[in-house]
Amino acid sequence: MAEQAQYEELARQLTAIGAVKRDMGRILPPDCPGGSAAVLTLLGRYGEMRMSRLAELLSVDMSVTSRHVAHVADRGWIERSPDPADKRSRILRLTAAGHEQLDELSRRTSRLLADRLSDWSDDEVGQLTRLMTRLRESFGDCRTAAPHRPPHPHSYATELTTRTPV
Amino acid sequence: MAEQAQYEELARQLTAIGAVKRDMGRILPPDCPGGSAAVLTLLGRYGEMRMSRLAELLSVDMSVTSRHVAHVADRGWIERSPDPADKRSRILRLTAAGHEQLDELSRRTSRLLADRLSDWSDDEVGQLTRLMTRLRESFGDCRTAAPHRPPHPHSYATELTTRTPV
DNA sequence: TATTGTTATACTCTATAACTATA
DNA sequence: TATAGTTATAGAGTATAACAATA
Repeated sequence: MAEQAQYEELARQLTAIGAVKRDMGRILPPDCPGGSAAVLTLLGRYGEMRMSRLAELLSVDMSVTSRHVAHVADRGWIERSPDPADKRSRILRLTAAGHEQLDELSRRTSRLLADRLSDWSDDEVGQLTRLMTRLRESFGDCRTAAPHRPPHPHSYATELTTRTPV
Repeated sequence: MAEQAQYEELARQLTAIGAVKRDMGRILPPDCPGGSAAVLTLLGRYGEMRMSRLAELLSVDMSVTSRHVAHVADRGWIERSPDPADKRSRILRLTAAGHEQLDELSRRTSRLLADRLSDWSDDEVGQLTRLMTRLRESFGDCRTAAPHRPPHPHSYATELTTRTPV
């Protein structure tokens, strides 16, 4: 449990980190803005999935997800096949072109980070990544979940595998 | 120096942290969006300054700064007095109402963070804040500065006091 | 001429609400 | 009735470019 001044400082740094994110955004290919890149990254990491699952991983409303997905589908980077188990749903999957685009994204972001963090040790990068991951977990899925009381201890534990590894 | 996979993971977490920022944004007062809050916070922390300095601290273009400043000025939270040293400039300063608004912002963000990070130790919060601050520094002022070569070693060191403590 | 700041325009991201198709 | 997904609309943030006033 920390003091108020510490929280204010953390809040300030959370705001300031926006500059880093904007800098990362500037190196993206012209027709692949941040939203598209996030879709490709998550599909590359977790494999095929439905819209609802992707929206959960992105932590945005499904309407937003729908737009991003339409964008990458228009460019042939993913395919949307019908879900045999539920005709309302569609299965999203990277195409070969999508994998190539994702490789290009990885190269660009890794190159930028390697340049900017050239004086960071392997361990420091790992520490920051770990703490940011934990921060994300501590905030949980704040869009849909009740402010602070999980439905049941059981389903909560079950959901964790679904909602933590973003 | 870290490996590519580590950079990709860090990039992923930088993207994911957006959910935390959006969550913080949701608790702001209706007429005080994030941009306004950032202006008030920086004026509260560093005292009166000119537009150009504020734009630098915000790490955004001055045109963006101008809009945010106009918003908070319209609400009486800051005053813009002419700069006697340069008639093109204006000095920005928090008003009493601005200080009150800033206090309200601090209360809200601290309350949210205290709730979400209730199981974090004081030290862990400090570690994350420190690493995020350093990350911000490592990216430097990427908008205006040359990609990787500071003008002169001398002026670089001088500027650090101005541009680091964001 | 160069710089400070403002305004107009355009683009990205997000959320809410209305709508459809299916469960 | 409820859920999966789409689309329309609106609001916030940002960057570029054109502009005015001053250095």
